[in-house]
Amino acid sequence: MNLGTTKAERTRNFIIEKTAEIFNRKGYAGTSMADITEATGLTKGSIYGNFQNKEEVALAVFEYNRSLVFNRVQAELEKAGSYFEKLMVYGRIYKDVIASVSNRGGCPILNTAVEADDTNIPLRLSAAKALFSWKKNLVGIIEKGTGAGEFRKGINAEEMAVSIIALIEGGVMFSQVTNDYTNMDHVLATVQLLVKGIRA
Amino acid sequence: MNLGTTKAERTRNFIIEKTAEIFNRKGYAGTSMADITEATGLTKGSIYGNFQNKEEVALAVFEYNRSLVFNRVQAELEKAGSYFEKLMVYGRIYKDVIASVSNRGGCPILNTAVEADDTNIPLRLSAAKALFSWKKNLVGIIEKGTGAGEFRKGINAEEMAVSIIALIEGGVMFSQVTNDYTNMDHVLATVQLLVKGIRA
DNA sequence: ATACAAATATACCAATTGGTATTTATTATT
DNA sequence: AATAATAAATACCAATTGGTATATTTGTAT
Repeated sequence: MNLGTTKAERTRNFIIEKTAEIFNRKGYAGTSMADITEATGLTKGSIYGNFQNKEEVALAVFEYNRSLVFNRVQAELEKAGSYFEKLMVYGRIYKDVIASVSNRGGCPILNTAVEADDTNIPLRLSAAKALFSWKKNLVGIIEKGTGAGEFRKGINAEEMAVSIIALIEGGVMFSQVTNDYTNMDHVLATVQLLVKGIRA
Repeated sequence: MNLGTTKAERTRNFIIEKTAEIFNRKGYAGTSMADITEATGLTKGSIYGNFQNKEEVALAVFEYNRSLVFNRVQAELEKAGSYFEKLMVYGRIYKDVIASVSNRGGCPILNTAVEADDTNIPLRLSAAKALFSWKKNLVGIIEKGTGAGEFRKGINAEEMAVSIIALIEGGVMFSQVTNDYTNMDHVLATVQLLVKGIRA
């Protein structure tokens, strides 16, 4: 026993970490079992000893990639002193967050959502769940901010939340495919504009 | 000779039309030559007689799918009587436009951009070119509208253009993966808000 | 009708795909 | 140290992948 983790658990995590970037770059259909064995240095026997199939690896990898981004944002959110500041976090730090994932294939939620919405139900549901949770998080901030008198009453929190997410994800797509990150600056400026626009 | 088109040209178009939806749904990596022969009823010999390889089919299909959306938007833009109205077209009719492509796998620009940014240079360039052209179109409308006194001076046209595109594409992604098109309503409301916000 | 070119079908290829049954090696327990 | 259980490697599988060389059909001009 090592640090409370079994060998299998450690190998599982090892596989996830080593293939996280590949899945995010090439997608589910584009990543082969050969890619996985090559990246890990393990054999098929080992991979299939720890995962049922390729899909199960992909699902675990998505969860890992999503948490990488989520944890960074969450750390910044906790530092923010007001609900207004929390919303501004999205318009401020997402450039760095995205920069850190952009050389790993971009935003995992975007990638998975776009690929899986027509081809893979479990992956699609994972991506949808991540977006729901993100939206819920934002709606919560806006509602609490309204309750605290920071934002005007009568704001459509859902509309605001979905628009912030759409701006960020659309901006990531634009920046990644054109390889021009001033596009990310543009959408983040608009996020800030929107957030300032709902202040009481 | 038939209507100025050779048999090869007609077959080429036939292949493009019959496989357009498949490529948009399953992506480049996810679509096989077997998918193409099945959808067209033709054999590999015929496909490879009209296209060099799968990539060339994908490129032609992307151009076809892109033009389907583009033509619809363009028709609406021409009806608009002012530059303000033209910008509002994006916030108004995109719901219908997207609805019409949503049961065909979503927005081809988004799909191609997200898949190809890491895996296929020609496809990536095609998607980037489409986004450039869209942005340029929007910037032109904003600048002309400013010149005509419809919009305030000093507006950052690039920022506005990129944000409108990001909202729409992010909204498509969100709506498609959650299968909830009120999300599209939300982002389009924000597009309208932004456009109204720059009026003189 | 015939000859010719263009277009499509047939039959094949090596390489790769995801996956499995079995053997071997590695741990941990007594 | 011997044993049992776990983990990983080996060797294989049928099916599918993108692609090609060749044969056959189709259309067209004379």
